[in-house]
Parts: sequence; structure tokens; C-alpha cells
Amino acid sequence: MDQQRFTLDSHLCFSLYACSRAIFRMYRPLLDELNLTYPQYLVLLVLWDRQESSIKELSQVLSLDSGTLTPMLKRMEASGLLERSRSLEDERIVTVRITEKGLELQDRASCIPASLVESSGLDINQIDMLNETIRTLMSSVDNYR
Amino acid sequence: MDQQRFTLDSHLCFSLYACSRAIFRMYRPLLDELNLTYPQYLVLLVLWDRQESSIKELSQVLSLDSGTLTPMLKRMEASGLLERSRSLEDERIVTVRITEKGLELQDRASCIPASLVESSGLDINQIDMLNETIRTLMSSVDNYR
DNA sequence: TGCAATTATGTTGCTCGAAATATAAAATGC
DNA sequence: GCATTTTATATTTCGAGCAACATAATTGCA
Repeated sequence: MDQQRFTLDSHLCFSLYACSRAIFRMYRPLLDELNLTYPQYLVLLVLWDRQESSIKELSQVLSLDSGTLTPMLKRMEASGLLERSRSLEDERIVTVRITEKGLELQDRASCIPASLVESSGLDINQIDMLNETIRTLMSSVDNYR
Repeated sequence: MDQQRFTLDSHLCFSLYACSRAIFRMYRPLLDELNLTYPQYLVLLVLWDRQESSIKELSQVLSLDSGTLTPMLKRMEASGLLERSRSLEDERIVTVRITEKGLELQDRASCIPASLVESSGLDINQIDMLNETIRTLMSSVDNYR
């Protein structure tokens, strides 16, 4: 393996990490208007789709553990976006349900994806193809686990 | 824009974010043996390449700001991997220089890239191509700034 | 039945990551 | 030469992200 392989720029992991943060920065001004952080926006994407979810399901879908989700969901509950309640059938399970206030944000957020696609300068098909490639890479990486 | 565009899986930003963290998890057991975190490893990649750097240069190369770098570099100095010193010509500038101990880690880390390429299940050319694609995307995103 | 193993969530402690602000040194302009 | 602006770094504060551990409910099996 050549020496060049040890530079920062040759590391795919660094590109992914830096690009991910660059995209966070693009989202921020848009999400600031909704008083959301980026991970909170991801939680809402899930809840807008299915109205409610257990913490375990959220954890699997977002690949975040309870140490991250529990305090984050508490903050979101405090700001009225969702409600948490213990399941009656199985008291270990906490169900998270979106509130009216949380649903209202969906309309205000509806312009975000298109707006960011445009800012990226990429064609929507390029984006979808890249997305598929990354998802494939991630499944290999996750299988390795 | 169709409704499907608002699912989590359709978001390239989420794939990048989740994939980046999945790769962090792959690095962790290898970096644990060197007592390094992933961002610290990135700093060392730069310093292994150029021996010394100002904080400003590190900040630009890694796209991390002083609020992240200053405490991180202090921890790395405390563990003996590098030294920080004010420039004599311009006392605003802090130069970070790798130590002997920091250089020694380079040998012990030399197997990491190949090891991770193998675990990814991807061909090295696929990885380089994907890297180029991501870097192109990031430059568009960063131009937008 | 009863007890060990598993499961779902919560807590603690540490490290990023970044916005906002502070501080001190250097550059600039009059 | 001195005030203003710019530059480089540091500090504060908050929100993730995650490992390690704790806790309580459920399951499974002898």
C-alpha cells in the first residue's frame, strides 16, 4: 500500500465525516427557524411518517442508542413536539407519539428537502444514486459489526 | 416533489451521517488500542504528514473550529502526543508539533487503513471513486456557504 | 413455581461540534 | 503614531454521541 494512502484526503471516512458536517451547516439556518436541531429533525421525519414509535424502533432506525435518545426526546417533549408514555402491555416499552404542535412543523419544513437539493448543485438522480451507494457501503460496514 | 421524498431513507444527508458514524464504530476497537479517539486520529494523520501545523491550518483542513480544536489539542498535549507553542514572530499563532511519542503511533496505526478497506467489503478503486464523488458534493455544499 | 437470562430504557461521565463571545496581537488607515 | 479593524486563539454553553453501568419488567426454562 502506497504512502499516499495515509493522507487525510485519501480517507473516505474523512470525506463522509466532513461532508456530513457540511450538510448539517446547510440545514442549520432552515432548522433554526423551526427551533430544531438536525438530529431532532430526523426524529420528526420518522414520526411524521408513522405518528408513533417505541424508543427501541427509533434507536434502530436512526442507529442512536438510549444514551443519546432519552435526553433528546425529553427535550423534544419539553418543547411540546411529542409525548412519551409507558406501554400498558409491556411497561419496559416507552412509546413516543407526535403532538399537534409536532405535526404543524411538517408543513413549515416541507420546503427543506427541495431547497437543499437545489443548493447542493446536484441533479436529483445523482443524489438518489449516491444515496444508494452510501447505503450499500453502510450495510457492508454494519454487517461487519 | 413526491411524498416519498420525505422519508428518512430518501435523505442523502441521513445516509452520510449514519454511514460516518458506522465507520467510527469500525475504527473504535483499533483506535482504542492506541488510546485515540477518531478526531484525534485525524489530527495525527495531518501531523504525521507535515510534522507541525498552526491551529488555523488544522482548523481549515479538518473543518473544525477553535472551540473544538483547542480542548482536543490540550488533551493530546496532556497525553504527550504533541506540543503547542506560541509563534515568536506572531504571538497570535499557536504552532502544534508532533512529539516522538506521537510519531511512534504512526507505525502502530499503519495497518488501520488496509484493515478497514478489507472490512468494508469494497474494492479499493470503488472506495477511491466514492471518495471523489463525496469530495465533489462537499465542495458544492461548501461553496454554498 | 422460581430464578436466571434477556430486554427496554435510564443515568453517568467523557469527548466532540459549533455558535457566541472574549481577548490579545498584528495590520491598516488616516 | 494612534485609533480602528482584522486575525488567531481561547472560553462558555448547549446539544449530541456513545461506552459503561444501573434498573425494572418480561421471558424462559429447570
